Amino acid sequence: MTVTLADVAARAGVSSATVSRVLNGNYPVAGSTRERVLRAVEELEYVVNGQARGLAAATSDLVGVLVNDIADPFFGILASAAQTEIARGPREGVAAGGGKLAVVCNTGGCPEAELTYLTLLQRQRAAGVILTGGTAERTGHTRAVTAKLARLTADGTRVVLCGRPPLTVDGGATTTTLAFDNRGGAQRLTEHLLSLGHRHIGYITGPDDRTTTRHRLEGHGAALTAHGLTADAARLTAGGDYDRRAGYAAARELLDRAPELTAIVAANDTAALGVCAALRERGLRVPQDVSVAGFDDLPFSADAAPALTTVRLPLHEAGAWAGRLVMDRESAPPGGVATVAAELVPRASTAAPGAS
Amino acid sequence: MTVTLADVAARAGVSSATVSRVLNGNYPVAGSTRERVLRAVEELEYVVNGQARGLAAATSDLVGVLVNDIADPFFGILASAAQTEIARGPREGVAAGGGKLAVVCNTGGCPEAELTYLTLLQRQRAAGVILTGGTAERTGHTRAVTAKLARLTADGTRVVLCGRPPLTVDGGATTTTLAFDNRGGAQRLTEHLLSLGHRHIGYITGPDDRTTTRHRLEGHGAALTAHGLTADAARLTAGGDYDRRAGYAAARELLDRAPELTAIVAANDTAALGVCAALRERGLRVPQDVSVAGFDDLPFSADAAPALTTVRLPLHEAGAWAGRLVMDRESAPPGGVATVAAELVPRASTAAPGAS
DNA sequence: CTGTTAGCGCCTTCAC
DNA sequence: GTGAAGGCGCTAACAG
Repeated sequence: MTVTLADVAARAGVSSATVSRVLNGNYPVAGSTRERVLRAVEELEYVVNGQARGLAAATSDLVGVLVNDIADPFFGILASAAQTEIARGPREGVAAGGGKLAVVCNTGGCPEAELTYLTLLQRQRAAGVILTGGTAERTGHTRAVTAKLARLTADGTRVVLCGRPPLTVDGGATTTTLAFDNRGGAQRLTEHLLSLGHRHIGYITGPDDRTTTRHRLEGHGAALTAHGLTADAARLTAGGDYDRRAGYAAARELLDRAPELTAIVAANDTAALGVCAALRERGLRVPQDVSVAGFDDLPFSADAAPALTTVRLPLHEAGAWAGRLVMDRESAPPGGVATVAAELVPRASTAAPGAS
Repeated sequence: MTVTLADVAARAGVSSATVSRVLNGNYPVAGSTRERVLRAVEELEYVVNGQARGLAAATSDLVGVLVNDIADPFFGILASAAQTEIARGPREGVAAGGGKLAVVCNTGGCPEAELTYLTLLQRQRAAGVILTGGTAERTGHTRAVTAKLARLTADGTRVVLCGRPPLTVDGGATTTTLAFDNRGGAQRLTEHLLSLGHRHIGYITGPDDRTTTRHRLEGHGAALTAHGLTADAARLTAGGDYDRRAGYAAARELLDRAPELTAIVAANDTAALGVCAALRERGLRVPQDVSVAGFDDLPFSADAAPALTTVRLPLHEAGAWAGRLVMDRESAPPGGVATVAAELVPRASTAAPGAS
């Protein structure tokens, strides 16, 4: 039924080893035989069996890319950029077939799913794995992931972290990591609001136990502390999530609890949109009555009405970088860890309080 | 280095065949031996080699999901839903390990990339493939894809189309397809505008040669024709793409070319946001001065200001359905083809022309 | 430059 | 119920 190397070899009148050499091109083969082999491949529509090749050569064409939410453009952009680099391969373009197959796995932010996918990838002896976005901060889970990644690394799988803090595998070795400056970005954002004159600033967090959530909240807190505004912080903070509905619900809660607030910072842009919706519903204008800010600078943020003040993370660049790192096309940053800068992007959704 | 079946067998004091049987559970094994084997697996942290298993059993843990743009929530939602079903497996949950690994491949809407990924998947002897979204309408490409899919099917790979028209493989056989009613949805949308009293309706298309683009445009045209409004159609149509920038640019072009228009329909929601931006920039209010409508009903559309009138496609449901179909957990619809309904969702961005 | 010979790690008949 | 043996399709020494 299926055409094998041997079939091609028979048709070309050579040994299967020769066919293999032609196909992999890492061994000298006479021009004429090469021609004949390629012709046979054409005629038979032969396609290598990746599993057999992988088994024999102890390699794999797969690279895993784990994301928390594939429907969220934050991860979409990251994954898209990484995949392009992975498909590009060592040199040539996708068409050349030199690249690998990026497997985008959607964990849904669920720690168990994260581990399960890692095991699935381990089974396939994946060439590499990129873990993107924040991860759950539970000792059990962290330990399990660390162990799994150590195992993968030991088995030759390249591991890259992108958008989460570095993980120290036992012995002090560190996984290659592109950390995002969530803390610094959040701090600058809140400072921006403080400098505009806001003193009652609400904050809507991301999901619990997530590194990203914690870091952004810490940055916010640091800015407040620097201005001696910690007292009220807890009352002005509402638990949320990274989606619009959560932003909407948390904003309503915050408005009920602290009607005096003049600004709301959301853990990301998507939630910020929900905040805007809640404000509109209450007849509050942005930014005249309440300023709103997000985080990430996703494409739609510039187009929101009013345009959203946010913190820009160079997601495309970071994803591409992670892709090159996992493909070993670029050497790891010194110490294995690089921090991706987060840049404040002031737009129309923030203004001085009471400004009309 | 790596632990193999033989290692487990040795440790458990049984043959490798027995270990295999325990692991696959499709063969009677004594309770006590089973226990011993499982313990050995635990202690050795054994993980099956998917490649070897696949080679020996002529199966695969991979299912491909091709998308045009992974950074676009349209595909993100589709892929996410499909992946969940695929990971779920025949019965159990992801954790049970019964499911397969969904490989989300980003073609970027590029026909060559589509073929390349299909070949890559073919190499891995993928268990199934889901092709989502519109595809390029060029005879060469259609033929190539048809041939490739026929080949995959012949090799036992399950193929499902989701969001694109059915493909007739030679002999009249048809690939399992979930087609979206783009034409009908677009028609109802434009009829909605017509019934509000609009007579000068601009249209911004998606990328050229894409089935989705053509169908939506045809639906729009059909509605106009029914009202005898075809004359001006060409002048009121601008070429675009499925992103915001394209919507923005095309809207500006349209406004210059036909200042009399009172409504603009964009090929999808994302482009519609760009349209809104262009209108705001020109000091035109939505919907008082110009009505705007999109397509897809992506999550952010309900939250836009004003909330976007659009056509809802049940993306999550469709993706999940495709996932179950590719996993053979549900039988194909009669004739192999089902049409997913598109429902008009009137919101605040459309109103009667001149309404204040 | 090319053919021959072993496996890679697992599943699967076939005997026991 | 369990073991032994052969082979899945390919690559990688090893000879020539």
